Amino acid sequence: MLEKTYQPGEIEQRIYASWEQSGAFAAGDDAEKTGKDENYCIVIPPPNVTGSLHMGHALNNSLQDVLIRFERMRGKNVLWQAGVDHAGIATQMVVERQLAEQGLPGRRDLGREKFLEKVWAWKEESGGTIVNQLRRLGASCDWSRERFTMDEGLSKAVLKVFVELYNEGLIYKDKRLVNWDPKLLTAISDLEVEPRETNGHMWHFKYPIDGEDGRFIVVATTRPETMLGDTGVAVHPSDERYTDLVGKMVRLPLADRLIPIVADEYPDPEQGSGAVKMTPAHDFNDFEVGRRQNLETINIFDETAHLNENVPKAYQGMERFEARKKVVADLEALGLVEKIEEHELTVPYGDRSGVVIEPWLTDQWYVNAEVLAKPAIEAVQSGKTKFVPANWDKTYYEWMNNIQPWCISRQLWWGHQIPAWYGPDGEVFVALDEVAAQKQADAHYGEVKELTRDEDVLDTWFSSALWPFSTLGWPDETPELARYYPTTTLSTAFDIIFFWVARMMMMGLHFMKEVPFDTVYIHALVRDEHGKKMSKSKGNVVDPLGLIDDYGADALRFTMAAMAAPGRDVAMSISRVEGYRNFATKLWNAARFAEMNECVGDIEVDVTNLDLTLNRWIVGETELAAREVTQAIENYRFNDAASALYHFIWHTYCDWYVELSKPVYSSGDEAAIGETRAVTAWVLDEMMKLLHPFMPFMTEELWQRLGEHGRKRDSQLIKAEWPSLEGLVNEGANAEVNWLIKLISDIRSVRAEMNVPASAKMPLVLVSANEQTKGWATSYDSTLKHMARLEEISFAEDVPEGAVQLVMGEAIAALSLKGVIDVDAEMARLKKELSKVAGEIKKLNGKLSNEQFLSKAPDAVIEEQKRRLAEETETQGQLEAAMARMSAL
RNA sequence: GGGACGUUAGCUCAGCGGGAGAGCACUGCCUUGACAUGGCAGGGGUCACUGGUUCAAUCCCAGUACGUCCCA
Repeated sequence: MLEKTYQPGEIEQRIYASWEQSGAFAAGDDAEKTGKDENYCIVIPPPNVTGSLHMGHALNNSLQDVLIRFERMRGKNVLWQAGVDHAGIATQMVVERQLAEQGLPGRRDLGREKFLEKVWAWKEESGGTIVNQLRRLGASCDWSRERFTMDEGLSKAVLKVFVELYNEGLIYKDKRLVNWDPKLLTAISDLEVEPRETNGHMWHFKYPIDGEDGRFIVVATTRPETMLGDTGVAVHPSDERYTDLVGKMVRLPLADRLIPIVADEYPDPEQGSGAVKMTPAHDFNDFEVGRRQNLETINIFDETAHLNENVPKAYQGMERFEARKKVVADLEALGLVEKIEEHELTVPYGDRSGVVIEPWLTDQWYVNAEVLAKPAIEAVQSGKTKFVPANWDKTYYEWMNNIQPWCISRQLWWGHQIPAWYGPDGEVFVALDEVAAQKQADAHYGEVKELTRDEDVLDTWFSSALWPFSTLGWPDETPELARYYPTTTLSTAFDIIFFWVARMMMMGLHFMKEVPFDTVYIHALVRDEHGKKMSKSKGNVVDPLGLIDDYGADALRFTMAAMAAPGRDVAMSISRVEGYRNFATKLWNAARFAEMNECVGDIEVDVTNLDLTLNRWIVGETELAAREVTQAIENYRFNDAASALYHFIWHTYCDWYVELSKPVYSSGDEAAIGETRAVTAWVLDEMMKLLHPFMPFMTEELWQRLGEHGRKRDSQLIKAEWPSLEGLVNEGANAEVNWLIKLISDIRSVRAEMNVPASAKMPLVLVSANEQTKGWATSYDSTLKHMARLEEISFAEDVPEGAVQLVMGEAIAALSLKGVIDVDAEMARLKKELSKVAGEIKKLNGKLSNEQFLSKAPDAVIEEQKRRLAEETETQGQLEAAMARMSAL
């Protein structure tokens, strides 16, 4: 016997273990069984090894698991490729912080080798956290194939890609400005920079013109400290205010250097004074101008953003913001500050370190992304890869068309060390390993010279860009690679389109000559219940694991699916999770009802050939629900699938089918009881299959528990065949049951409105009913009595006095409420209904008497309007008659 | 500055050319042998605004207002 409520905590772990034990997640398992040869593959967006499960993971992995379980049940050859990302900076920071907390020597004291040992040790110990959290969510990844971006195979792929791109000239070394993180002491990519709106100042400085005493040119800046590195002042060539100054020199205050005034298109004459100071070593725009105008580049910062030896002694060694204060103060003292304005500006911060990023001139490795982007753009244009929702392709094009060189080197230790070796003269040798590099060097130098390896490692996204093929075995030609590449679907958030999707497209097309996936499904961002972004500082972060503890993984998953409407963010509210937990309980209890009524066990039933209308109706409804759910999942309409399931299970099956079937069990009609038991069990089984991708734990548990009583299950539910139902919809049965439902609902409404106590039973008289209606009323006699709380049902040609009259098509359902009835209230009720009907009739008549409508609207629409008009007119007549009788009282 | 998206019930959101929907919240009644994590009934909306297209507009188009996000 099932317990009264579903207890997820006890069950989830056991069920998950049983799936792992049976090998249900293993790639290709089902295809061997079914003989089908259609592949379906998703590579998981590898979570950071340092990570723990947050709402974004919960959403994305719930949806992926829905797809995977669905396709697995459909018998496809399914692989959900699992794995974890090494997350260069994040992981190195975690371990460094730990060393500091434990009072151990820092990274640099420890040395590279020892430090990396520590990181690996940490990874072995804590790196599996998120993977186990994914298990709690119910994710059915093939864990036997779990990969790590730093494991041997993937590292081999990384080296090969680097060497090949280098040899093709698509990877090169360059001295450029990078986004330098002065806390983490590494370059970071544009994407890792987080621009923040900040209230700052605009300082206007007067720079003296050399040789023209008392004449100044005014420049404005938001970063006064950089003036120590100024190597020019630029004005627009068309700016007549400065025409005579172009070519002259400015004596740079404080630094006491002469710098030229140049004409360049960059300055905007409308902005400020129209003259701009140029610091090519510390500003991206100035760098470009500097290149064009042959300005000097003077680097004034060291790697920690302290002023270096290129500035006057007084400033050397100062921290950048201290230096700013001193520069302003010193210029003020010289009377060279014209004005200071409040100014809102965007300041770049490192998304990992949280400190202000410094544009800094360094040698770094770059990928020529522009070349790789071309085929990647074409692949989306030609539809080889589709975005869902489709409008995300605009975001993709936008970025791809303006793509910048991708800086791939990072001044870290944790990651794939760049396979580049340098000779004593700085000559570079790029090779798969040191031996090969040495060979190249020997050939180059004609003698053996000692090489030193590049210290830097690659951006983490460099290795994750290879994920769709490196995890399948590339560069080896494995059966998995042949079978599953290109993968089918990639599911991710929009903010990762640039970081990851675009780069996978580029690398996939370059090395595999095919797109990495057919479809990119972009899911929404999970926000709090008021649509605000979740953040630790706001304190509105919801922990998915807490929700799993409180409501069960199934409730959380169903919530995620129900809220995953395409193109919208997800407002996460706990009351929704609670609601779907209640939904799970509802189904659990429906199963409990089935169990109590022996609707389980050794029953075979041919659902295409049933006697009871009720049963013919529900199997038809099941078919419709199955179709709706199937189509919705196929189209990534997870919310539609969820609401179809919710509505069918709760409002169709529980509210009506189960309730309408109760009188059957007490009817004594063994044949009817037998059929109803069988159909109840059958529908329950179909519902569990349809719901399984969304609520895998509870449905699996029910599947097994209900299977204990009779006919053994052929398999676990996870491996059951997805319903494909046809030919079960029966219009006649639908008409009959819909009539029954309407009659019961109408009677209940009237009872509630008239304040008839639930315990009071009353007689029902069906007036001027036709033979069909009479037949229905007779066959559902006990059902009607039970569900509408009726005493007796009879037929008559006249409406009894003092009765409430309900219009049921051609007939009037009259409820005798002698003494109870409030004539005025009843008249008001009828009047209200009549005016509603009259309004409808007016609208329909208006349409149907419109020549334009009749000539231009499609026939089906016209027919529909005519049918509705006839229906409403009949109701109108009935209501008018009812009112006439009432007013005669 | 460039781009994307949104505005529908108190809240969170579906729907998107021909009858305004869901969940939660709210109101009333009900412990009826599956379920009070429940049942039954109910109230609640000029579908942001202004024009246009159409026989027909919440839905398509244009503009306005407000809001959110991305890129510079």
